[in-house]
Amino acid sequence: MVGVLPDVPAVDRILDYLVPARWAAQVTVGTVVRVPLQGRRVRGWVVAVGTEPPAGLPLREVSRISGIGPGEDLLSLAGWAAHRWAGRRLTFLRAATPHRIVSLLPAPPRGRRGWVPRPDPEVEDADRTLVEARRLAREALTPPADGGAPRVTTLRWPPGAERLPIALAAVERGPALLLTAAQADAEALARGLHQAGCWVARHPDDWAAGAAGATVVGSRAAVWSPVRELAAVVVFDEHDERYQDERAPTWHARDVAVERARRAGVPLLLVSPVPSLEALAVGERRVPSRSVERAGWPALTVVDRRELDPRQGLYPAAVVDAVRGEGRIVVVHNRIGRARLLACTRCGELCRCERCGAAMHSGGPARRGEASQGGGDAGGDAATWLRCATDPDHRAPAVCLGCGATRLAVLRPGVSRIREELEALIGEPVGELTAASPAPGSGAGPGGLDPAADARVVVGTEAALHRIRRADAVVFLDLDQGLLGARFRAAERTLGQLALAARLLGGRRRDGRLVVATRQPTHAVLEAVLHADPDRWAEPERARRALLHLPPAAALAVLEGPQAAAFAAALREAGGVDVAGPTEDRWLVKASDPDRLADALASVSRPTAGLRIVVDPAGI
DNA sequence: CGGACAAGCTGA
DNA sequence: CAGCTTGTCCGG
Repeated sequence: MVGVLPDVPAVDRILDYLVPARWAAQVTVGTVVRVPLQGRRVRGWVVAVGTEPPAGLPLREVSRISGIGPGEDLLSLAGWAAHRWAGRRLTFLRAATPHRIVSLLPAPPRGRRGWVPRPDPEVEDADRTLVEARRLAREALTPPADGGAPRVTTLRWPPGAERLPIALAAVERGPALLLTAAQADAEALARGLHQAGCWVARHPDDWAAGAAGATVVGSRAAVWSPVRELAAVVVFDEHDERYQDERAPTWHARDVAVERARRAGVPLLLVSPVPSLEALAVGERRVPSRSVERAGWPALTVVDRRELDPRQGLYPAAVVDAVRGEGRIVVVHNRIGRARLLACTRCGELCRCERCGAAMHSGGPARRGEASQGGGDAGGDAATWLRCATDPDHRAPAVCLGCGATRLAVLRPGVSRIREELEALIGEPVGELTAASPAPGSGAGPGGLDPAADARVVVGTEAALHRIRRADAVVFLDLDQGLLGARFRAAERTLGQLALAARLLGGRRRDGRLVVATRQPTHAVLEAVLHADPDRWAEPERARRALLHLPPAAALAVLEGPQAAAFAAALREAGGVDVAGPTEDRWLVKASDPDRLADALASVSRPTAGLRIVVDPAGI
């Protein structure tokens, strides 16, 4: 008999089934099976093998063995993550399961292994940066001499510096798990490792290779990839927000990596040009030499907007100079906060409230008794409902009133106007790139050609920084809101954007120009970039977070939905955490650390629907 | 989730 | 009171 967790969110418990004798050898913990459930056949995972059937209960047989699934280690890690982020095991088991059925594991390709042998130490490297990368990474990944637990290291590594030597140092130890924030970075890393003779699996396509002993490279979800005989874990750009899932459970791949490495007893390296306070709290801090770090950041020009003629508006002389300069130019116009205007992509009609005529914008979760429809948390309300700007109770489905189309786009009048103004200023076409622009390779054009992104000068939101790989100048027209935003991570996020811009520009030697206009020219974030010294931000920020009891000095969760009030009350009753609210129908739960928070959230019985728990919320 | 079943509403 | 909708329960 085996215990099976069916892939049905509402079930979320282990059911017992018999395994026909002819299949018994194929079934282990983690095996993907199909089982009969209420007259249908559903997918499920074997989570226990060889348990004794309870007497008197007529058991049914497993219908089919589908294939190889996550091993016992990942199954157990999924249980840990479900507790940590107050979610379902199912979410994580799905992430740890191959997209296509895997029945057989491949053999290593001829001449390749998941790891590469340590190169000849006699080979002298001309580039000091490469030597330092290798030395720092090797030291961090070497087990401690006293035989204690393997280290967790937070390695600060500048944005313009090569990262392949760090990956190679990890792969020297054996099959490694290498995470990047963007899929494009994973591709580049995989190519580099392949050229170095390493057996590389790209997640999720090469799931089976990882299970067979290849080094696995991928973004967020790859932290759930199997890696046979895992020897080291590296998280590149660990500060990047893309490591966290926006939808509940809001798990963070960096935190999963920390736990996975701990359980596997392997070293973990958290790499970032601007390490998060979370990484600094969990890992031993290592930094490169001043000269290497300085060489890895571009020169920064800060334009003090307070001293400008107001008629110059967004285009002071230094900005105009940068935009008129040679080469590829990216102009970033940050809009902070939720977009105000929506328009139909088909007929262009603005979305207005039928009752009061005000603008409608995408609204949060349903209010007023909408919760009974279907129940559960499967359908994203935010995407399908609009809310009136003046009266939050005026709601409407996300459908165009003009033509009935359901594809709505966020209007970005700011970026379009700036594009026109820049064209007038420099006398050549300027491209426009926002999150709403068609993605490269999404069928918009042959060979991923993107007319907007291919213009020499491009204006856009933060999305532009993610789309473009190389630039000669990056100009932030107004960093004020980014530095002084209401959310407690606003400045941290802006520092991440500057690091990303710095990567497009390359190191100091490439002579790229990073220009920011602001009314806060001495802000710690700008000091950090100016001096290529992220501690100038991290130190005061750590003190501020400790003082205000914000992460990583505390752990937060937000409760939402019709059942949130009852849950918050029960949580207050149980004690051990602070429960504040409601503010706008949301409660804020605060605990001293993530474990206490998770324990408290799990100690209260949870309604099956109508409650959303967001652990480590990004938008507070 | 989706089927089973009970309780409630409606119309002849 | 059949025939239908809506709500609640539960899964091996």
